[in-house]
Amino acid sequence: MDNTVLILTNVSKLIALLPDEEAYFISLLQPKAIKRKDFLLQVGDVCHYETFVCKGCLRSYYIDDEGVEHNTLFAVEDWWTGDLYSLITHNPSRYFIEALEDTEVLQISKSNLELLYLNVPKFERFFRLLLQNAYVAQEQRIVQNLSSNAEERYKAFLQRYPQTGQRIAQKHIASYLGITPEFLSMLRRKTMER
Amino acid sequence: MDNTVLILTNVSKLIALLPDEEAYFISLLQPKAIKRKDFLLQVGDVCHYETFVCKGCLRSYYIDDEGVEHNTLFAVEDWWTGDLYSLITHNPSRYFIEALEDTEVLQISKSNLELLYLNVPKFERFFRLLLQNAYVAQEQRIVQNLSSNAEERYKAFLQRYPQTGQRIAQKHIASYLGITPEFLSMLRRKTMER
DNA sequence: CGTCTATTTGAATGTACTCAAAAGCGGTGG
DNA sequence: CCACCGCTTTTGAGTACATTCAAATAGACG
Repeated sequence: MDNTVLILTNVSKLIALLPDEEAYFISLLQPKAIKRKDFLLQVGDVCHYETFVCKGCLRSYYIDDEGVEHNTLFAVEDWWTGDLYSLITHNPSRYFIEALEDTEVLQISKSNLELLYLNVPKFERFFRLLLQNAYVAQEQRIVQNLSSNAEERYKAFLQRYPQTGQRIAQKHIASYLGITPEFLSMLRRKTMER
Repeated sequence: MDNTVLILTNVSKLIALLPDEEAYFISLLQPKAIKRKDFLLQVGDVCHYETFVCKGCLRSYYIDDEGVEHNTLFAVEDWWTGDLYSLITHNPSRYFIEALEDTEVLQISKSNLELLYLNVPKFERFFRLLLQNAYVAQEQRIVQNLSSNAEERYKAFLQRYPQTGQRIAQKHIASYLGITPEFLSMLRRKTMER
């Protein structure tokens, strides 16, 4: 399936586009391929793009004062990613975005985004909804971290990202959940036994 | 100080308004007073307003499956609050918003917000920035919960909300941090001793 | 002043981490 | 095709962080 079809399908879930609006939107996008273990964004870079994943898998993470990595987000097919804070403020990012698999993305630059807003205002609505959804998802995550222990959070993760759970190394899932890989391994054994 | 001055000062931090735009904005607001222990929003209500706090203090919380309360946000003077998800989707809220002190707010209804967007488009920018800031703050909170223990999170909380820490009961701060009030009490004693 | 709620204190327990080592697994080169 | 290398996962022992439960103390408010 063509990558432009993927992104148009994604957009059409939130707004309806006319054929020429679709064509214009597509004309503003840049495709990019990222090899496994390569970076889409590194700490200190300014993020210039909103990124849509057509194929593959990206992880966003940061490194804390003690040098430990913490995954904040996984983006597989049909997900948007990037560093919104850096994109908006032009401040350097505090995140890395790394490809866990060979990955294909479509990107729209900040300047093209402004053009798009100007010429197809309903995209304002689209990206506002995208942000609202991201906000609500984050809220959910905070809420869950407050009320669940590691085992419950892992189960919830698997339920929410069923197929994804198989593609991502356990140590990365552990990092996302805020636990050590050793402890996650033990939890898995315990749930197997039941 | 007049409450309308407070909200205009708040808005002017992100967008510049002409006098008649200010007047129009003010005309769309509804003042409301909430007594200590009363609710601005309850679980099951649909949230119809964006709310700006002029005076007092509100806490947002939800109750988990085991009946335990978890604070998600405190809003004091010069803060916006509400349940964005419920406001946007018209779904019933899963949160309570309770006054911890006698509180005065200014509210704008969803329909007046649409009017405002239509007549003073720069408010689209204002509320988008508000959402972006809230998103980034949440991101920060997730990141910190992943990389810090309870003691570090408490210190960070005090640094970030210096005066606020004095106004809010410890059990509420503990709930916000995701720890028990007993444990927070012990942490405080330990830090005092140093 | 009395009552109600919040905070403190302590002991016992559970949850999760650290460190070290072994086992498993995938890729690469001979 | 197999042997080896590097990385991930598993296992276990010892420890640290945080909770539960119960009771005492302190504070706030009518």
